[in-house]
Amino acid sequence: MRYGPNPFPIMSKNQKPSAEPTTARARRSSLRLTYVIGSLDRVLRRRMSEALAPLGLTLAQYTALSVLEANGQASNAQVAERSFITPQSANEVMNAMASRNWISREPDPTHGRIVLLQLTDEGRAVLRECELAVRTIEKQMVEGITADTAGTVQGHLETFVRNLRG
Amino acid sequence: MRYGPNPFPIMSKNQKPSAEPTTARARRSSLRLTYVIGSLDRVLRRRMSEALAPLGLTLAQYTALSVLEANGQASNAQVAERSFITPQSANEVMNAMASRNWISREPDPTHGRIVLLQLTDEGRAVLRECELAVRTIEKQMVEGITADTAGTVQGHLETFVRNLRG
DNA sequence: CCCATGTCAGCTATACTGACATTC
DNA sequence: CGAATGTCAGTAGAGCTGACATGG
Repeated sequence: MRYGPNPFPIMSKNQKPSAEPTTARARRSSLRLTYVIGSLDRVLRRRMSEALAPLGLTLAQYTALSVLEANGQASNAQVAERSFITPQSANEVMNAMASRNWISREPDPTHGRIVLLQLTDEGRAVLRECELAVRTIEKQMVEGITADTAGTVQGHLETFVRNLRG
Repeated sequence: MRYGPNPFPIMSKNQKPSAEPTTARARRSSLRLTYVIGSLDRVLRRRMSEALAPLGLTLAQYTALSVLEANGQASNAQVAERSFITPQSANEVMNAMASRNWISREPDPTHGRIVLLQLTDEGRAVLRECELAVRTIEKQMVEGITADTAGTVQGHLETFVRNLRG
C-alpha cells in the first residue's frame, strides 16, 4: 500500500457500507481527543518528512532550526526542552546540523560550560526553504476554516501543552 | 534531567529574562501550528505511555484496542489504516495482543484471506482500565476550557486530518 | 558539595521496506 | 492477471538510559 498523498480510502470494498449507522457514528465520535491528536500528528509527520526529505533534512532538524530561530540563540539543553526531546537526542541533531554549517556553536561568555547555538545565514536560508514547503502543507490542513479560527485552535492546543506540563 | 510531571522550566537562570520582549513574543507566536501539534503529541505520548506501562501495554496497543472497539470488528488492514501505520506494524501489535487473549482472530466467512479481529471480554476489560488512566490525563489537558469548546477543537482537528489525507 | 550542562556510548522501541503466499 | 490481504524477514533511524567530565 502506498502512503503518499492519497493513500487512505476509509472504507474497503467488502465492508458493510452502513451497518448500524447510528451506533457506528456514536462510537466514532466517542473516540478520544487523544486519538485524534495522535492521528493528526502521524499524518502530519509523514507529510512533513516527505516534504523535507528533498531539502536534505529530517523533521527533527527542521524543528530544531525553528526553535533556534524563535529564540535567536539557545543552549543545547534549551533546544532539547522546547523540542520535547532529551539533551542527548538534541545533541545528535545539532551535530548533524553543525557539520553542515547550518548552525554555529560558540561558548557562552558568561558560562564556560554552555555552548550557545545560533543559526548561520546558510541555516536561515535552508529554514526559509523548509517553511515554504511546510506552509503548503499547513495551508492544505486548515483549508475551509478561517485564519482566525485556526489561531484560536492553536491557542487551545498551546493551553493543552501547558496543562500537561504541569 | 527528569521528564515527569514538572520537568520543564522554560527559562534557565542565566538567560536574559526579557531581552527584546516584543520581538520575542512575536517570534514565539509565529511558531507554526505544525510545531504546536508536534509538541502536544510529544508530551501526550510521554504521559500516556507512562500511564499505560503499569497496565502492561504500549500506546500502540491501546490505540489498536480503541480502534477495534470503535469498529466492533475489523481486518488487520483496516486497523492499520485507522491507526495510521503500515499493515506490517499493525500485525506485530496484533500478535502481541492475540497472545495475551485481548483479541480474537477468526476467518471472515465471506473472504478466505481476511482475518477478522475482535476484542475479547478480557481485552474489553483491559481497555476499560486504560480509559480510566487516559481520561485522567485528558481531563488535565483540557482543564480550563469547557467540554463544548474541547469538542469544537476536536472537530477542527478531525477536519485537519481529513484535509491532509486528501 | 550540588546541580546543570555537554556529550560519548550502547540499547531499545517502533515502524519501515522488501518479499512472498494466498485469495478473489 | 491484477488487486487486496496477511505475514515473515531484515533494516533503519530516532530517541532513550547510562556514564562521565566539567563548570559555577
